[in-house]
Amino acid sequence: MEELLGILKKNQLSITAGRKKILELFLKSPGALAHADIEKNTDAGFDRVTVYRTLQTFVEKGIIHNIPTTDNSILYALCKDNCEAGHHHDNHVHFICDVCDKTICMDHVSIPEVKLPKGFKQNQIDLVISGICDQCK
Amino acid sequence: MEELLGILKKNQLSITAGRKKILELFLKSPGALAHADIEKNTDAGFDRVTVYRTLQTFVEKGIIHNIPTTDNSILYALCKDNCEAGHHHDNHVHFICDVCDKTICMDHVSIPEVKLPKGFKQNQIDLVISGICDQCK
DNA sequence: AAGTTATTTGCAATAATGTTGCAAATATTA
DNA sequence: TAATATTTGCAACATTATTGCAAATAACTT
Repeated sequence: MEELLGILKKNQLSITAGRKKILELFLKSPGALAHADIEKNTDAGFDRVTVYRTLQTFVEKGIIHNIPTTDNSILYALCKDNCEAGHHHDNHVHFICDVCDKTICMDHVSIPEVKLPKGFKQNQIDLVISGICDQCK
Repeated sequence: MEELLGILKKNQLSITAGRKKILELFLKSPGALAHADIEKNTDAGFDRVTVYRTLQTFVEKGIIHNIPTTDNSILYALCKDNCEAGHHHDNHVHFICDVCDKTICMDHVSIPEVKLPKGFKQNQIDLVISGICDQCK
């Protein structure tokens, strides 16, 4: 709770019930969350629009980042690597389980360096592995 | 054209105008295509539903695979690495340009091996780098 | 080549997801 | 506590995706 408020304050965000609730969800969630998860879990009653806007704000501030997926959903996860607004550099691997469909941030598996051809400038890098997780095997 | 029919036949798919057109699009496209691109370029007149279903079929057969994105779109690209139905293993890097928004398959930049924790089994791996491409810099 | 069967397509309806403007409510500032 | 700035919820709308079913088309058989 302490941490929660700290994050919001550090990013100059007004402290509102919605932001607290959603951020709390991220803090206590082991993996990544889809928009749908968030709506479900905050069913206490926030408007869909509020969820959209809150997520957007969090991404802009660098509190969360989104993880690429191959279906047409967006996954969000807390930035644990000192991201700054507008400059994410979250360099751990994400694992999506084909069975339970959970997304796990593998904080300890980092992404190897990749050499790009001349002329290409790297901003963000995402490594997503899908397969079967240790729970489902 | 030869190649096109070969691909369809090899996968035991009926040869239809829609499938030919869409597959042709992939064959002559340098990078990945979003659903929207496909609808736009086949404006000759296919139903949206047909496009959805065709893409789904192609993915199932291992003709194309989808590339993860951080916005909520799905990108599709030809499988160039001998994918089989139900088992994609496309191991090159994808680059998404933040400026022109194009996705480029970096066929010559392969994804390094990644060691997963015990109990995790890898199926598909996707490495997506975003930044500025050589055209836009 | 024509008829039969199996597959695919398009339409229509429906669902799910994302966006915008604006007034009311809430948070911050002074 | 009042004034100001920000955020929320509602409503309407836009976009994107899914499903059932009849008509159209492709593949198969003889």
